[in-house]
Amino acid sequence: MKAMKLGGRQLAVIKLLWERGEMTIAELQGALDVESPLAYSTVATVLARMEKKGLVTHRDEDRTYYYRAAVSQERAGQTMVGEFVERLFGGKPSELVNHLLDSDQVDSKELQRIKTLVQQHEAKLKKQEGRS
Amino acid sequence: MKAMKLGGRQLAVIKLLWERGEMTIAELQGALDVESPLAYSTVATVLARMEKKGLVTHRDEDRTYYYRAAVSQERAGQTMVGEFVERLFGGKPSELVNHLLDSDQVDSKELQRIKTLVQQHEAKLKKQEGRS
DNA sequence: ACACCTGTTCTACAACCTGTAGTATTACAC
DNA sequence: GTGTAATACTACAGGTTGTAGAACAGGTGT
Repeated sequence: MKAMKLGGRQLAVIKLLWERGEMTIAELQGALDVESPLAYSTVATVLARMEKKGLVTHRDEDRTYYYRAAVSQERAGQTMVGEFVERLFGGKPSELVNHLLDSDQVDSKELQRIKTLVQQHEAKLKKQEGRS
Repeated sequence: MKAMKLGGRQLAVIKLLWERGEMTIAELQGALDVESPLAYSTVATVLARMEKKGLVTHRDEDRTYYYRAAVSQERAGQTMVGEFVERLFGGKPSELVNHLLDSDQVDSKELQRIKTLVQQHEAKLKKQEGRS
């Protein structure tokens, strides 16, 4: 998977698809920017571009396209985080975490979650070592 | 500080400045792309643009500009990580960490570092709570 | 057959960012 | 006042996004 670069609109689209599974262009149009609505063709263009990049797919049912995400939220997250770490921190995840913790976005609740995640991962790594 | 978006070249420049402190255009030119050298004016343009964005500054000594980073590596890292978390994970750092850990970039050594960082941060938060 | 929906496709365009560099200008040295 | 070194100005191509108008296709009702 190559450089996954998403603009705000595309991100909004794929988040909706992750959340709702499958949507028509019209449904997406309705869900995006309820305040200042987008043209139908605008949404269609965004989707076509995303499909060219392999981010979404569609199936054709009675001349109506149903789009869904072609990459899972998990995979996409991993890929983007991976690229980010590589690009900014020379591939050192701990550097990312270091800056993350200093970024004032981590309250004690989030910290607890992070701690748990780290412990789980530790356990997982241990098990893998044991198996190898 | 607004959206800090850096291309590869600009990132290379600021990394050099972080590393070496202060450099002239010619020095930067020498340090960048040793294989296929850039034109002097190319480097100058990159720096001018970065200066307009507030990423670097220069001082003029005898008609020669000495550039240096205007944002610390720490601040820049925090800002970019912060934007990234906001944009992708709705401001939930633990989601970032979750995907990070699953991205196969975290070996046990990195994991240890991360664990330490988390513990340190925990201690810091505790102290703050105590003070408030 | 024809007009009308509805949904999709094609094409276009502006805004922006990046990378790259040629050329002009300035200022000092001799 | 001519050369030299440095910067400033201008330009341009290539890429991504966001946005949408206009054309096109396939049914439906009359």
